[in-house]
Amino acid sequence: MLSVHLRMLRQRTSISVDEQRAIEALVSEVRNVRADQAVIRAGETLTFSLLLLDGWTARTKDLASGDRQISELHISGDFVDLHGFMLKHLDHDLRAFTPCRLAVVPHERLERMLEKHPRLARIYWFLTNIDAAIHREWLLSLGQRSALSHMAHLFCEMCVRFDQIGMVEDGAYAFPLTQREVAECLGLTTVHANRMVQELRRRGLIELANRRVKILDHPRLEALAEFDPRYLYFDRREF
Amino acid sequence: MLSVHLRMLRQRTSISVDEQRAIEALVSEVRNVRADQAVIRAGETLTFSLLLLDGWTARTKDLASGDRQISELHISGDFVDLHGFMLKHLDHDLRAFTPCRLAVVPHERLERMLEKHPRLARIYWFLTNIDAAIHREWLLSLGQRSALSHMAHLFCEMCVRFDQIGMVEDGAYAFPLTQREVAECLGLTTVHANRMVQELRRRGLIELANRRVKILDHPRLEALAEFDPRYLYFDRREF
DNA sequence: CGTTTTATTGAGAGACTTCAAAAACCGTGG
DNA sequence: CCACGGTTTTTGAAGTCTCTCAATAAAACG
Repeated sequence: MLSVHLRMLRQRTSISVDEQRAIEALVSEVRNVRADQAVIRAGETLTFSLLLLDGWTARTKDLASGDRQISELHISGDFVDLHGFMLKHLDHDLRAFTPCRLAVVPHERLERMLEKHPRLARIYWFLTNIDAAIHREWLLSLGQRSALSHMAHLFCEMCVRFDQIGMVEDGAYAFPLTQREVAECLGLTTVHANRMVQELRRRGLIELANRRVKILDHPRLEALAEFDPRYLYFDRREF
Repeated sequence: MLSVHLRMLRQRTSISVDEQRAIEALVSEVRNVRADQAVIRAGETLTFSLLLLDGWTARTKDLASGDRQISELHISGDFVDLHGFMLKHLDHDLRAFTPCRLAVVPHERLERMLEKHPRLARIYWFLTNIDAAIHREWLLSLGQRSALSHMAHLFCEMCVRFDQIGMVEDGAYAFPLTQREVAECLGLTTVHANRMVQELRRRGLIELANRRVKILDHPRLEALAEFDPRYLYFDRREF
């Protein structure tokens, strides 16, 4: 059940059988949610964290006008609201963009597990730092990259992240977001996001159809995006 | 020496004398840096973390063009690169905007301290989550707020944060950033940032001069910014 | 197949940028 | 105390990226 999550961890460091058992014992139940639903709402008191087994979720924040900003996208294997473990309520909503399977991890179990496995505590702390690093890269994108470069960057990021869990085939991966949702990631209007998609197509950089992207020219796309994956900290290491 | 940091922590939760001693024992030395210097560069291997005793620093990321984005501002008492403790190198630069005094905390000491004081471990993990929460609010600002509202938001955020450490007098606090640096926070050009400053002045919302801001009309400034301080998680609680 | 959602197109408007230069401010040295 | 060079703030005008509004086409869904 946690195979993708474990694979993700094992890309970064070694996980012993003992540790693996401890992680597997965290899950109290599995919850299914439909697409376009709020999984967790800002402010809600949290007594458990969620680990995404399957599907796409995102962190979203809204303005009074209804304008929405997506601050991070999550894919299978991501421990989506580890933040809630420390914060006890979130400053943002967690929304499902596709039908999702989520593992429920009671904070109590997480606490006991971290006491027994301080090394895992560090790894999970580390993972929350990765979220912050992703946020910073998105800040750079929103503040300084052009719309086109920013969109290119998004496709690059998701590509490496999917690649990490072995879900890129021939440069292509599942991409179920609508252009409206892409626009909400990039701080653009739907109309302009659409024009940027077309421009990336016109330049022969990507194909986007049937809820799938294919990157046709990695080097040029990455150059356009000024993409440097080091902010994802994929280098293997000890904890 | 760590009085501001301890005051910050004690706003959020109780810190025992024992814990206070453990925190104070972290510091191996104090380092002084001049204004406009890089304190830590992206990629540098880190064996210590820095705690800002006095001054202003910021996290910055640059594009090849030289365009710079500031992703977070730090004030006295902030544990500025706790992230580096887990990440071992940063994805961004840490720059001093004023002359700064920084406490050096070797990772070794931090590790031993966290083993002995698991409660402090949680508090510091929590603090890195706060950084992420601030990043998310800035993402919302960059993506969805107008330049004017965004700038108003920045002044609101710094006001509450300074207030937490008792450094707001009569609605006014130290604000040593140049308009260029403000522009780098907001993803704007200096020219436009200047026009927004003037607009805030014209509306009677702020005074900005001599490296100090004074907020003249909190309610209207916060309304303009749609400022809701909950993302800073200032509510007191147990760990 | 009709209904709803998503993608696409066009035209005009506006927020923010660019370039360029002037004015004000600041620290230093005479 | 004033002169001076450098930085920061301010102003103007023209340009552009992105938005708004509005409508059509295409795809998804029951």
